[in-house]
Amino acid sequence: MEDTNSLIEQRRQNLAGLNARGVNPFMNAFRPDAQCGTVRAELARWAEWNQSPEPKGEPVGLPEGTRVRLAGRITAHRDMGKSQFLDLRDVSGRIQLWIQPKVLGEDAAAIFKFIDLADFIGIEGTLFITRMGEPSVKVESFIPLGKALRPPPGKWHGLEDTEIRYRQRYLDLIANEPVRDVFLKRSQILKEIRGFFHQRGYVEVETPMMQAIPGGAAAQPFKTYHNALGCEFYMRIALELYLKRLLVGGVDKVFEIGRNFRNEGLSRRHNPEFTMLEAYEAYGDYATMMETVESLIRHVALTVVGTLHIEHRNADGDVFKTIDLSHWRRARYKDLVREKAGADWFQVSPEERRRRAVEDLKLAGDIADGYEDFEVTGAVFEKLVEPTLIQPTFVTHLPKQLVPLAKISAEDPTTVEVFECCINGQEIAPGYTEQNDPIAQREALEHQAGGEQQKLDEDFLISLEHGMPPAGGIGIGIDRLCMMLLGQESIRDVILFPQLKPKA
RNA sequence: GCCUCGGUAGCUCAAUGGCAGAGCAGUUGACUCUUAAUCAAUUGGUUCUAGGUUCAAGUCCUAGCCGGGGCACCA
Repeated sequence: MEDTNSLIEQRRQNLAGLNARGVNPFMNAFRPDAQCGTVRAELARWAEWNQSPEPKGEPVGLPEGTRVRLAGRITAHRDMGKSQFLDLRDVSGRIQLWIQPKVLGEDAAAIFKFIDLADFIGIEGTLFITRMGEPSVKVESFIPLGKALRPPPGKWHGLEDTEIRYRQRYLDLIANEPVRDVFLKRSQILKEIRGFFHQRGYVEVETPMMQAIPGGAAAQPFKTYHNALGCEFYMRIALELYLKRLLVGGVDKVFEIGRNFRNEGLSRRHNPEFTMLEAYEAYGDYATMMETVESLIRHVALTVVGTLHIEHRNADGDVFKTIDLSHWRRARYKDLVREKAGADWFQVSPEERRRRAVEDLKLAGDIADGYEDFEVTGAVFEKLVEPTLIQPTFVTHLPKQLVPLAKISAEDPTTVEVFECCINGQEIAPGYTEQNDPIAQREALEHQAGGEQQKLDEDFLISLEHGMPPAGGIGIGIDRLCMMLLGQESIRDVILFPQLKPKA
């Protein structure tokens, strides 16, 4: 890259200064024996014990005088002349370093002049508490580990330029601690989800992302080409059809967490590649899976966020929304629609429903001319009901036309055994009593394909003909779950590298 | 694809159509415990790109690029 400025030039000169003294500022390895944030916390714990009145009991934490060997990035520099303070940071947090040229010795002090803010260094020293009470390390020796040839973003405001934050996420992670926290917590969320399913006896699997026929959802796929096989493949749009093959194969409880790809618009809630969890349990049904979803999300909230009351804050730090995961409402689709569209909504004629939707409910832009009656009601649900379902709600008894691939409810044959779990105004997890009748499944898929036989996944239908156990299944959009649990309003803030248009 | 807002120093932001600025960072100096260190001095610009209007454009107009928000698309 050609772009240079005086700041980059200065850093290159410091690099040259190190090289001229035979110092390689890009080391192969360095073995620290502790972590910055951990050491700081343990030293603070000892200091608190040390200052407490008698009786003190057994010492705790790490005492002053302990030798440590630490590595990290220099994130602050306070120069007092004969005494300098640095902040050294690694993934665990930061700790203050105290540097005195006279302690380092003449040679090391000369080398230290070429160290810049944001460089990685390794140090050895002893722990002590400053007069101001700050847990610190008195540095006795240091070694450059990785020089930064570009200046870091500012420290006051952090990095706010959204484009740089997304394109150069590493800078966002360096500059913005809350962002770092979100992604560390996302990792914990995935860990807890896996633990939850393993603890329940589920088997985790990995199925193909490149598929000859993209099935399991109705979405536009990405297309790719395999040179050696000489044929086109699609990136998967869902996990479903391969996981059901595994139910046929006798894997009774199975789940997968993986990327789906949909060639559609981007928005605050949509990224072209997104992470999906699907789980299937043989001999269960949609009620089984409702319990699973609720238990899973409660478990993850408690272990990762530490509470069932999830606060979402605005830019000023004020709570504007609290999601209460201790109460899970169950509501029928028709009842929710009636709440918004009128108690007699389902008694009036289809023509009257359409008129009310367009004129009274102002959904003209959301209702196409060719919409059937159930789609008109569907628009009411999607536009007027779903966004209001902030608190956890299982929407059940959906009309069978809306979800053609699910099993009919025995209790009400006009509806299907399906739930949509809505939280935070979004559908977070749909769940089904899965179709295991190969004849009904074939009819439904053929109807959906609209006569295009190529799109039928024959192998999947054949697998069902070998016999699939009754099963409950769920899909959970992991990114949206993370948004809800971590108080983020944009999917780009829970995906490390969200999709952006390449810079020319 | 459409509507709308934005793009100025490394970062965060100013600048009625009239000399392109500040804070921080950087550099130099002072200071033996600072932590948004402080104090003094100081460097740093293709104002996203290409055209146009004008005596004069960061500012107005046209087109484009990139981003945010909204819409459309999305079982």
